Amino acid sequence: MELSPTAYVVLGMLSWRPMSGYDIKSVVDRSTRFFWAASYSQIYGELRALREAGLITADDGPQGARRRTAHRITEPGRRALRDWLAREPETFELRDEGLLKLFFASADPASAASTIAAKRDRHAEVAEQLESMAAAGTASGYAGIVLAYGIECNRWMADWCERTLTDLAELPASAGARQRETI
Amino acid sequence: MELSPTAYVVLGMLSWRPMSGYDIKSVVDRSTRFFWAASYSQIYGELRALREAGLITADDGPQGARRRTAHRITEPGRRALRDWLAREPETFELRDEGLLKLFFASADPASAASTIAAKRDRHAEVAEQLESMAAAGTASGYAGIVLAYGIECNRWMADWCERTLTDLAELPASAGARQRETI
DNA sequence: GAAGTCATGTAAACGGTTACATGATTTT
DNA sequence: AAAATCATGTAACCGTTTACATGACTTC
Repeated sequence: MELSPTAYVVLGMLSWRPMSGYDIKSVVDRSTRFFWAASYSQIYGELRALREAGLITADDGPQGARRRTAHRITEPGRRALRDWLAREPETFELRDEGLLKLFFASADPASAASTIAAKRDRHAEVAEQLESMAAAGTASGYAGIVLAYGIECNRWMADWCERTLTDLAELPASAGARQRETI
Repeated sequence: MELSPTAYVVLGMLSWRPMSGYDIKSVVDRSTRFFWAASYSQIYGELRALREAGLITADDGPQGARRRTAHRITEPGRRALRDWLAREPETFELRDEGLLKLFFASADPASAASTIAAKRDRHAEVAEQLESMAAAGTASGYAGIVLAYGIECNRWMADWCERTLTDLAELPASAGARQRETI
């Protein structure tokens, strides 16, 4: 019964408090999204799998009001979560189309600067978004530490772009960039 | 005829020189892998799609020796590559299981330090790997700039882990980490 | 002669996204 | 009355990985 990291996103949030699938999605979109996204289909799918594995229970709420299933973590669920936390993290994956375009920029050197600038703006925007979350003060404890990572990392990336942009402008028609690519 | 970024990995490499699918895979594994991975199945699939779209041609080499198809970019292929380079990068995706574990560490605070240490070691290892590539001097031009990004970024991440590890050790049984998580 | 590398592909499975479908409650 | 939000799911599709299959040439 191997669980995917996405299952642990769901299980981890239920370790805080009972939630509906909708709740989980909205919390994901304001937190783990930046380093581990999850869609409704995934969340509802994982909820079913976790229920079938006995790691969570589902109580359907009062049928008079809005239909709502409150999911609760079980003791075996907490154990599974702690076991996962104690194992070494495996997955680290990045898909950065901006770096890809910069990597191949020798096919159109004029595009390099705008690619870097777009990447810079994107990271700066994310950093601002995360900063306003930090200012709101909702993320505490470890979530707050990870939020700080997100802010600093995006700032670093935006800074790198800024630095590289000036470096590129200073060596005009760039010596390095004119070379043939050979790997 | 929308192409995926992975198709442009193939097209981009063929803009340097003619290559076999095997060649492309080995270059990917020593370069774009760190920000855009691709498997054999994907590469051979994209080669077929690009050939059918007329963006590359395939000449089967001498049949006496080892079977080998040399793929060459066509003029429409170069145009498609330049058009893609000129558009804003879209995809930026991260899947970091280490951050996920840190995020949920309140369910097992004892695991936090080893999670961070594992993440630090992983990034330091990648940085060293990339540094030895840089020392070998194969990556020039824009590929070299992206390589520098990889080195600096992984160094930054490893440093953040190191800093956070000492921060966590200094406030013993961490004030922040003991709080209930609320997002 | 065995192991390694060069070389090309297919099939099945998996993880994830997007679109679709539905309907109640709440806010404007 | 309309729009937004809460709420739960399914189906189709897409991108990617892993396993499998095959074979020739090269190096030890």
